[in-house]
Amino acid sequence: MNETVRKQGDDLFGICPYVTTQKILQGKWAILILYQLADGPVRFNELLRRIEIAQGTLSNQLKYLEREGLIHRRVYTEGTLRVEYALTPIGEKFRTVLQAIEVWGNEYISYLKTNPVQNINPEG
Amino acid sequence: MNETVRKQGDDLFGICPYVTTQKILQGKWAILILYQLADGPVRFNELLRRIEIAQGTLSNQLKYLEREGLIHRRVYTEGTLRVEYALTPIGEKFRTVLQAIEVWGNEYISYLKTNPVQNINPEG
DNA sequence: CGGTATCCCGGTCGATACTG
DNA sequence: CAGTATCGACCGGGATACCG
Repeated sequence: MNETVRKQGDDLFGICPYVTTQKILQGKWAILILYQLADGPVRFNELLRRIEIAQGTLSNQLKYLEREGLIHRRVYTEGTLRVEYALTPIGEKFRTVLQAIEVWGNEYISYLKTNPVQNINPEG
Repeated sequence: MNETVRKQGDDLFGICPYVTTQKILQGKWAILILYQLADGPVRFNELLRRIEIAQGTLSNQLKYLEREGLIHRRVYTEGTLRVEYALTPIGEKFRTVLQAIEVWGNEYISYLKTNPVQNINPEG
């Protein structure tokens, strides 16, 4: 890869894999939503139940992820209205990252237990 | 009035690997900084050169990552002042995630070339 | 060289209310 | 059920200036 990152990262979107991925994961809920969809389609209110998140925020994140091509939205109109979100092919490929995150995250959680985060309170 | 304000999802930090990792990666520059350190220690101004980032922002991110235990800071006082940042053991383990991100990021970049992002105008 | 301190802006997120 | 609309708080991050 290029060693010199030139500008505010944004111009490297679509060029540098790290900057590009960072942009996708920037939202507070992106990882969690993608993880929830990793095992199959999930409906809007089901996501709302599983993740503690404001409705508007969820709606925004879903629209964003859909626009970026990672998830897609399918509406079923038979009977009661039903909307399901699922991973797209490129979204499914993201599972590799999710798995790496899960593994490292658990290692880090173990690490935290033996290495408590340093106190922030300013002791005199 | 020193009530601890817990934001949504914070209660899963240290429990859910996804929430935990998300918190670490939240900063705009975290992934890029960790990537820069993946091949060995780097000095402050060298980071500043490689990533175009405001000095204060870099300083903050480095302090944050240090506090979270992913990187450590070593000061050399012989001759001119020199400060090197490097991955800690738990930080080194993060390379797995970085590799997954690189692979997926490149796949996603390829995807973008054949599937231009629909720039839905922000309903302005 | 390797930082702090400060100010300010814009975006994100959350709460609430409303809609088809 | 599955959203939209609106508003406001918070804070990350950029610019700039200064410090040891």
